[in-house]
Amino acid sequence: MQIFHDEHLSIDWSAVRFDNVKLTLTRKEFELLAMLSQNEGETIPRAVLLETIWGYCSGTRTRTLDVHVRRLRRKLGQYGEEYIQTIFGVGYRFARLRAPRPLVMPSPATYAIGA
Amino acid sequence: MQIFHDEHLSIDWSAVRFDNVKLTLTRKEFELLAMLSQNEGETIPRAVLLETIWGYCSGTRTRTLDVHVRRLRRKLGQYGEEYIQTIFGVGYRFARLRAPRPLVMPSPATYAIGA
DNA sequence: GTTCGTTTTTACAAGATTTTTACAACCTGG
DNA sequence: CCAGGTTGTAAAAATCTTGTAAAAACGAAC
Repeated sequence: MQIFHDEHLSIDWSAVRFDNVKLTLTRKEFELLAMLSQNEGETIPRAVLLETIWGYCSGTRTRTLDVHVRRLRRKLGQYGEEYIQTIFGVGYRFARLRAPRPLVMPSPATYAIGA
Repeated sequence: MQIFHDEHLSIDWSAVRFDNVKLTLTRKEFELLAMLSQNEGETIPRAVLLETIWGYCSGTRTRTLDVHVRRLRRKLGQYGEEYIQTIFGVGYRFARLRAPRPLVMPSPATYAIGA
């Protein structure tokens, strides 16, 4: 059963792969990634993540979520910050990689490079 | 009847061979290897292994499974840990050896190694 | 720019889990 | 019964996961 898939990242209940390389996530890391990616594009408030995954009631003072986001981002490598975005003061959001648009040269070449 | 086969390992009900050398496994070792390899790629929880192979009911405190995994890994030699993987906090998983992908040199060789 | 609150980053420690070693009990065939 | 291999357990060592603390970096508002 698949949770999320795109060109680079594949998230299943059985495994997570980035460019076909399997990532070994811990239980909490996986829960976090699953919850975020299941709500692709939506910002999930910190309090919701902390309550759903950790069972912390709102108001608990902790940096646990942030550290887990960091560990997850690091395992996602180069695109960690693009997949898991910080919404300042609110929470985090999972976003599909922005497909790099091909470079199209205008013609005639009336633009300048470097100067 | 064959249970599992790949480039190095061959598991049949009658014999287990690694690189064409026959391994002598004990009954429990064989049951363990068979059950794991029959579910290649799937993580089998400790409780399931302990119940299926040993008949232990869930909750039994024992290290028996771990020790048998160790003995099995040792007999599988160099690749023991690659064939039988530990899924921390869950159980064990049998995995086919990761085929080393051939090194393809880009052309022309415009990249740098070491500097 | 300053200030205050938030997030990131690093390092550490506690607790849980797994690995490793050694040993004793148990079969089982002869 | 004996010898040899098999199986389970105990305990120490190693490893992994997780949460927290504290400093640094960052963001928004003034």
